[in-house]
Amino acid sequence: MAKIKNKHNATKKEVIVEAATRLFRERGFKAASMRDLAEAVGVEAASLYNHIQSKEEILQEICFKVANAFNEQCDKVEASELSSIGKIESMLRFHIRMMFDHFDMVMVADRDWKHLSDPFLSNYHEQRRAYRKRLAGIIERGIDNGEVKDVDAPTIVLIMLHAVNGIESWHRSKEKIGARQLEENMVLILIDGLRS
Amino acid sequence: MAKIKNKHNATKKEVIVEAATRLFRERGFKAASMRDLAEAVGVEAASLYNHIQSKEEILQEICFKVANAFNEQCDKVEASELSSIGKIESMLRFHIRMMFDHFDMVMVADRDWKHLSDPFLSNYHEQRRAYRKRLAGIIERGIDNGEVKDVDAPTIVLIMLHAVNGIESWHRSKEKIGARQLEENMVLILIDGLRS
DNA sequence: CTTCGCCTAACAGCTGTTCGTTTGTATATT
DNA sequence: AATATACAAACGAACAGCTGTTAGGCGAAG
Repeated sequence: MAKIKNKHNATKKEVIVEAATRLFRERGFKAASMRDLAEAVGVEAASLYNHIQSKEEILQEICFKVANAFNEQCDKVEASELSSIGKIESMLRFHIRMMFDHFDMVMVADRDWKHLSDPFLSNYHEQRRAYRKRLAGIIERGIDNGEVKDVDAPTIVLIMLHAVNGIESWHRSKEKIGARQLEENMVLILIDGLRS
Repeated sequence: MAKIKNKHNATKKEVIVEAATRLFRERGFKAASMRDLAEAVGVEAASLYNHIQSKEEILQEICFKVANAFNEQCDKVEASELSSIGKIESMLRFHIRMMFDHFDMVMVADRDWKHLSDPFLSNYHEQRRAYRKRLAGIIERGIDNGEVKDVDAPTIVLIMLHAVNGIESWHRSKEKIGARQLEENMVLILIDGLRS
């Protein structure tokens, strides 16, 4: 009987979700099968169901873990004493670091959340909307006090959030510059273009 | 017998590809079934195969149509007499307009090209790589002649290409600014952050 | 009368998931 | 120390449903 290898005292469910996260990122949620996942974990497909309830439950776990991380960071930054530009830069850096440190998780949540089904789908959708509104709020306060160029705030949010996804391509390319350097470049371009 | 509706003298294959483009964008290539597509076209699934050879052929059509459009525009811009910044801005505007005018097509190509299979997969992959290298080349020439801030050129390409994808979110929320205005805002932020 | 395009029926293979059973291991009892 | 008990976790087989695709027939258009 093949047992799920359980390194660094993680729940077996956590091991499954971790493997699923990589698999979902590589092939997409819909294209990755439970039998693929089982093989990646070293077990038969049926055995997975001793630890999880459904394929979608895994996706839920991934999506809301990511959503919570961003919301919590937003709480901290909003409560901080930073300038408006400082707050924006801080959130930008957090997004970049999340892409570095939890690449698969963030990509799956961002690309495959639409495959959630309905209490969770609308919940996630709403959280997404609310999060972007919070970011836009920070920017608008920056515009009001003259720190930030007078540009449509929601547009800035869109640019920032999606620009960070470029790290995906960086993640694959071979001739990469360092992570730290990439972060500085991104901040330089995006934040400098914002200053008034 | 339900016939494929053939408005403005388009090939029936073109009608199918057009419907598929929208469907693939909404649900994702893998999740959209041939029976879904057939229903969208108003026909039975088997009948589609009188006009197309396979599901993947549709995806190929979409992906390479988009790739060609960008390559051709890049030809024009490279051959033009614009300044480096002018060339970059011109390409950026083209990307933005493509997102407005051929939203579904561009999104599908960008998100689902990985589901191509192998002569086409490597071909597309290589074209993508080459295209980004061309853009990076334009930017590097701008850095050399002092027009552009000295930042890693491939990073700028990543930011620009992905930032434009933000239009997806704009596309859904209808309570927003006009297309023209969005374009100007994007150009303002991205290009102004680039000038040295 | 031929050709085209649609239909129904069916295919083999894969999908997520459930079932009942067997195995392995940790603990309690002799 | 050996044995019995209990429970978690693995398994193979099977499910109903969906996947892309093919075959063959039938009606309409040229």
